[in-house]
Amino acid sequence: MDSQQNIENIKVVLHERELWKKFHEAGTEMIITKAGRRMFPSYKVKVTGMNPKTKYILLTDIVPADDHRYKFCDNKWMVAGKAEPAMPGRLYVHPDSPATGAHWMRQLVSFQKLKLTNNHLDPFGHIILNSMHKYQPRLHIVKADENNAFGSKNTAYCTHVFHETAFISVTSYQNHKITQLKIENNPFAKGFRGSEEGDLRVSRLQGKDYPVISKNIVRQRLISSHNHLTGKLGAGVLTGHPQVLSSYQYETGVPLSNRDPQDPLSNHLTQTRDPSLLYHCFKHRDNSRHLELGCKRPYLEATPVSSEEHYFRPTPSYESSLLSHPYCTEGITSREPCMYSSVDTESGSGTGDTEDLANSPSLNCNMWATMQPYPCYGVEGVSYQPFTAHFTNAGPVTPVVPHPSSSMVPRPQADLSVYNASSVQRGLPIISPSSSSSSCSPVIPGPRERPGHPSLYHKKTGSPLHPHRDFTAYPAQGTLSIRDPAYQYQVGLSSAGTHWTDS
DNA sequence: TCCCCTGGCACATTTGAATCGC
DNA sequence: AGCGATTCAAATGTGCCAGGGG
Repeated sequence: MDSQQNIENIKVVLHERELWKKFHEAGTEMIITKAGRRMFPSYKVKVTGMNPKTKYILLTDIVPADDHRYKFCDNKWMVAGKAEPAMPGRLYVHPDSPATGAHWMRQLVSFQKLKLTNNHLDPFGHIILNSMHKYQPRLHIVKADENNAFGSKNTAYCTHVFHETAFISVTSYQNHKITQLKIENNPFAKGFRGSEEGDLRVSRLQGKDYPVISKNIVRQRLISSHNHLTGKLGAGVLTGHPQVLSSYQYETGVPLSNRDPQDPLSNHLTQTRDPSLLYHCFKHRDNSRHLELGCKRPYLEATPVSSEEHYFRPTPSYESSLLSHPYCTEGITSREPCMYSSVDTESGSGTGDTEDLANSPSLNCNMWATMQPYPCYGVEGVSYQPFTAHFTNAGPVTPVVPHPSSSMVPRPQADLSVYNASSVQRGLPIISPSSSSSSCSPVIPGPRERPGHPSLYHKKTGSPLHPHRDFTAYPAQGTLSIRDPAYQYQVGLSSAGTHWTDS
């Protein structure tokens, strides 16, 4: 009841929306690298309307915006063919999760640590994307259940999609405008500004197709040439940063939209210039299983923050009360972002926008199932990749799970309740309970809770923290393996018909 | 030949340990 | 001894570029 109301009342505003719009209008591009690259602008939101005392889990995922592959021709993005098979979808759980509504509302919620990669075998838990494809980030707000997990029968959640955050993944920037916007706005790229900062812009303003070569560029070229002439230096050690991320893996494979199959990104961007926010809410009613997202681990940068003035440092004692619950950071004082993967046949979402949301008190949060603007995208058969988990200092996670039949049925909607450890273990997709309910009706067809298996993921309550517990990839008896520095789960995520079977 | 992708580079920012002073 | 401020080196995050591969 209150959870429902809370979810309904939650409002999310995209931070630095104007900046996002600038990129959006130029056709946002995000670099993806093997080691993982952050997004810029970073995904930050301001959340309001939460119940201050209720605990929520905030997570994001990035789903295909359509099923096309793009190429940059004639200074614009054009469809270049059909999209490649979707990468294993992964969820990025905000490191502060679960936290009270008061905590989330107190400060900006930042997902700036999220990284994108094109490494299909990425072991760090970064979100895997295909280059030259269009994607749409989404924010999910999930009400944590009594065990600080989600997926139980009363778990409610909603999804927010800001169209201006859509982007095309690239391995190197294609559009000079984007490059310049990045350089001008990203502090880390200051080195490319310099006094000749305006070179490119000036050249563009002067109507030149190609930018004036800046001194920086000349310098780099000289240096580079020199290096090549003097012989390749010894191969530098690639210092990978085993960013400790726990991950659940799921198959996304569902384009957010197919509405503009022939439109280059620019067109889409233009048409979505107005504030548009897809807003979906869903409440699990009869899904009596808990989703234990045991991805917690110390995260020194407890604050999902930047230097924004509205940011507050989290209290050291934050969440101490959760230490004895599943999906909580028992005894953890710092956190690490968590990546979850699962089979996601979803894409269900309604349309709306931030403002609309804010001004639409009547917006029904339980609309996910009925609002499916994004056509389903066949992901059936997409196999899981073995995913080495990285989950440092994660609390003991003992997934007590049912053994659902693992047939995956593409569905145009996400169902956060389908995390299932047993499937993880088997590397099989999970079928979630059919969360097709679009209202608050008390009865929603769904899987029955299996006796003795209240949660998909269940972190032993009150168990001491075992930072370096070692889990194997496919535990024999329903326990997930965690390996230092982090562990990841491969879980199925689907809202398709669930077929839970007792084993 | 073209289109992407990769790895290495320089530069800037961020982080965290060490140091210092009160 | 404890605390806060400062310093500094290492780690990390950027875009650029040449070269390589399909």
